[in-house]
Amino acid sequence: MSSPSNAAVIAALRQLVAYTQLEDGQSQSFRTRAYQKAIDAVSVRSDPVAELPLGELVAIEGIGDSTARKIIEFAERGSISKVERLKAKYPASMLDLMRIPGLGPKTVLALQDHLGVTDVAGLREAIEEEKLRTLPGLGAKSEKKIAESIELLGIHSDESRTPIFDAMGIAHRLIADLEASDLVERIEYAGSLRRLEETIGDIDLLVVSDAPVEVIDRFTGLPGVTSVLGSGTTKASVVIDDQIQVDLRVVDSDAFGAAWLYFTGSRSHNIELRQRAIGRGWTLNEYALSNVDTDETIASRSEEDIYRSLGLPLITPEVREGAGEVGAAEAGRLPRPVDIGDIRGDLHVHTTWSGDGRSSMDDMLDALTASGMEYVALTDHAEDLVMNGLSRDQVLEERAEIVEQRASRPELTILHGAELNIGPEGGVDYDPEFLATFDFGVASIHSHFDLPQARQTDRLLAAVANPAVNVIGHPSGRKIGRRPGVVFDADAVFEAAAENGTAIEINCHLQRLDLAAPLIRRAMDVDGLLFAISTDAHHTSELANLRWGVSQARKGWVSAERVLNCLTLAEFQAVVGRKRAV
DNA sequence: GCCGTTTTCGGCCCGACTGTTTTCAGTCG
Repeated sequence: MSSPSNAAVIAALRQLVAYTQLEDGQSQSFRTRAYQKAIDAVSVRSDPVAELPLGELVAIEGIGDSTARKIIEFAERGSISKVERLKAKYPASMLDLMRIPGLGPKTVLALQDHLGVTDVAGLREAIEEEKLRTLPGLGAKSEKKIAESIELLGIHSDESRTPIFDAMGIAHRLIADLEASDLVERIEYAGSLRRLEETIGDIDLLVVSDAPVEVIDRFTGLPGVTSVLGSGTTKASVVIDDQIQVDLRVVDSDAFGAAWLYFTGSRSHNIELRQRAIGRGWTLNEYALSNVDTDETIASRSEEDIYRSLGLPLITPEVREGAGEVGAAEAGRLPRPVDIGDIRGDLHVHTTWSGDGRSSMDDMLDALTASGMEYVALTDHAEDLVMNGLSRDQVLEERAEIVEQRASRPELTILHGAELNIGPEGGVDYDPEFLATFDFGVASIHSHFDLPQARQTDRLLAAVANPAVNVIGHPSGRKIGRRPGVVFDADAVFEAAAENGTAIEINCHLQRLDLAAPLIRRAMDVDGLLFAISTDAHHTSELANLRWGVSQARKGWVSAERVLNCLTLAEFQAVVGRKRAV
């Protein structure tokens, strides 16, 4: 029997957390926080922790003897005995009750103890009969509020996290609407969106304004607001499009750095920073880093000031996961994150030569030049992609257009590439002689997503070794929230890619962000492996997606030295040439 | 439950909001 995936281990630990919250009667007991920390630790690992022996599990920061044994128990028996015991004590439906906003473990336990209510149906009944207000600490107002919260249950369920592509679109729409008002001095998003998590629970917006009440008014009245959860003089929460909660806070410009740091999180990263502050006799909250005794502010204006005061370099938001980044930063082991200004070329760009391309070659090249690119690989689809790919004749016609474009664009080096299709056995389009006439090749999986792992690995290994292939495009083929990626032996593919001089793409599209960040970190451990941060743009407007790919690379702790398209033109051409000469 | 330039025992992040409990408990982020 194969061992459970990290996702399965995390799901089991989440159950452990939920039941332990009930058992302990508090959501933040030291025990549940310890389990939660273990979840955080597992979630940033790409190797299956269920295969590790006790000694190696305990060596992971945040996992101690007790949790390690529970993971092993889960790997061996498929369940955790503590969870089984608690399941017998508390019906699973009580966990549903805890998801209702406003209902925590204390209240859910009181429902069971005093009213015998253990599920949502029973709770509705108790509200109808006005029994909730008889519980200690609850009154008529709480009863009404809980009744309203039940209707929001869908929005707060675990399954309701929104893919980042959709959430980012909503956030930018709201930001544009608020900026149009002239009330807003500055507006930024924070939270998991800023950390570039793949799915978003709610959107956090931070505003600097002299007129907070007017900003809140405008916010709660924006188009798309389907429900106002609460609103005061400095903060408000709404639901947008019946889909996602958005929290907005108005803060002082003097405290903006502290607020942005605080609301960006992650929770565990913040806790590490606060512990660090305490060690220096200071305290850190959303207003400032300040001296506990004198109340004097040490830093608050910018995140950089606060990190510096804590003896740390600015830690880029994408890595603030509480996954060892604070320690690494202190030890100088956190690589200088790749910056959008480091990118010199785009190595995966489509034009209208592709059936699904929407901008002409001329427009694409104009836009690339305007954005300061020094080189580009035009990679229209190849013939095996029947609907959108180019026949050999079309390839030659496109090449003629490229030759013309080169003559009028000395500032931009244009490579004629192709996005090849990796077949089920690892073969690609055209034939070796014709392939050799291209300057560059990206090879991607566009079909056969459901082959078993060994065959996926084999087809990727074949593509990696192909001399016409310089980059493996969107390696897993996933679409976040829509389609899982193919499963392959990542170590084998990364090792082979490093040996063959084949780069691994970090696809910039927010629906892809492929490789996933944990796999990027794993690939960073393979010496000599290079990444390509590429937009895969099908329209000039998508060239701006570059920032998301850079952000994703940062999340994987990538520095510019490891990025093929951060190399100077001469270095880049040397790497590409070496591969194609094989 | 985890962890150690405070500690193998005794600590463990911080504040706002809400409702109801006249001084605080529960929930949330």
